[in-house]
Amino acid sequence: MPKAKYDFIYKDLKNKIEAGEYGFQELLPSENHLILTYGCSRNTIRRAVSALVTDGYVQTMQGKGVRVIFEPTQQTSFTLGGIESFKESALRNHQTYKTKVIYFAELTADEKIAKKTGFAVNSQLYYLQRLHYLDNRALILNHNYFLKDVVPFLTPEIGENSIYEYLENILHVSIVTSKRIMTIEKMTQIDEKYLELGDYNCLAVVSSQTYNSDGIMFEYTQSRHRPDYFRFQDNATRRPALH
Amino acid sequence: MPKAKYDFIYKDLKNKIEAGEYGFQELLPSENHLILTYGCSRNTIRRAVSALVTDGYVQTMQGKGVRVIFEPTQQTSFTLGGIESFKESALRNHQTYKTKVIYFAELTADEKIAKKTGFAVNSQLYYLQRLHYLDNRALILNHNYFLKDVVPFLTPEIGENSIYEYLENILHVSIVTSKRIMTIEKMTQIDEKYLELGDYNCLAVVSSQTYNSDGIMFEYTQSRHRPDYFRFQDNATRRPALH
DNA sequence: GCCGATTTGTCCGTATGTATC
DNA sequence: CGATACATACGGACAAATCGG
Repeated sequence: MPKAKYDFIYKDLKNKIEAGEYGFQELLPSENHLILTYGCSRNTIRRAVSALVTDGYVQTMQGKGVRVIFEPTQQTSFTLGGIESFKESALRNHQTYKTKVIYFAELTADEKIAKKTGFAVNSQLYYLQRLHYLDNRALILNHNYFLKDVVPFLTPEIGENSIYEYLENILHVSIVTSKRIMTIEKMTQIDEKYLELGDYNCLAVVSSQTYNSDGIMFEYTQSRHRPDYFRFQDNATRRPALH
Repeated sequence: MPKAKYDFIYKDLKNKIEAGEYGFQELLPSENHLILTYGCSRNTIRRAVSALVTDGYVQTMQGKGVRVIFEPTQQTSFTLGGIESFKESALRNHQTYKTKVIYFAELTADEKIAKKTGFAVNSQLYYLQRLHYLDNRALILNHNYFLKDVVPFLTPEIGENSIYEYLENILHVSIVTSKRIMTIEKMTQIDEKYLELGDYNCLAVVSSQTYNSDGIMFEYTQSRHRPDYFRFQDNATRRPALH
């Protein structure tokens, strides 16, 4: 399915690692070997391996080889970094999901909103509050701001489904970059009203700015997560991760 | 200082973006132009630009150019993702820091510890509890586990300074990959004793496994952060980020 | 709408350096 | 020391997307 060769090889190696064909702490076949296996150039192999490195699947060692550092048992599902919609991650984990729009409005960004979201003052925006349910539990309360120029004709009905599907399939807006900041905040009255927080008095807040393929920021979202279901995974590589 | 050409170009472009020489929403010079500027091959330019993409500084657009999406005003300091020691980030932000070792022990991993940390059962470990102060406020309580095989002769004195400096400069252990998971947990009695949590009843917990250049996991750390000072930044790129 | 110029994306082959064994 | 393995760099070819005439 992937048309790019390096992407095919990347996915193929990834599958084999996940299946245990290349086990934890083992070495991958050498580059020269992989070149013969896949019938491609060295650059293409290196690109595929490089992607595995940034995913935290393997680690390259000059002069030695490429070591698998992926443990199938350690892996948990849910947010793995990368950009993924709520619907996508729910489906991937075989959970039932539902989204409810609890507020829908059109507004013009004033100073305060501009500063908070990063949109220019006087930008025309849609503002939604959406509640995300997983297996019938209200887990996430989203405050979404969308730039009308890029996302026209937004409705509560679209909000109930997946806005990302609307963007990609109908508007053909492709999402490229997302800058996120995670913090912890005290709960507000709105949080308390809609999320079952138990005896927690704070929650995880993920603020994100999303850019389309023209490099235009068209979305600002603040995601407020029920703390006991919040989990964020991340792989960091020191300095030159081959880039 | 950087000996690799692509790294020099990467840093040079990055500096110019941060200085505003290439402003927000502007396009970088085309690849062909940069080739002439830096006197190198196209691959080398593309590698440098690729690194800027993963850093969230620019976004490439096929047929159009490379757009700068870095806003100097929006940038805040502190954790930017990547691996950085407490001392490094404190220094970078011109803050005073101090580390206090409140517990130091050697132990052998039992079933429970093995499961929690990811070390093998019967691994010989050092276990430290360390308290990190920034500007005289206790912000982070760390539970560190180090594999003795890789980190021998660890002492409380070294723990008071930077363990990472000891690793890199004395033992010549280079840190390559770190897998992190962020969650929110209720505070414990130990947290309450050492961190000033105000009226928060929970805190940010970052659990990380760190690998050395041989692909051996030698550190498991659980970092417990005072919530009002916790902040984690991240850039996500959808699918092929050039990899 | 077509065409050519520009710009980024993919892929190949080769040469040389550095680290490991 | 030689063989092996990854790292860096160069050059060239063609594809795909964009833009202007």
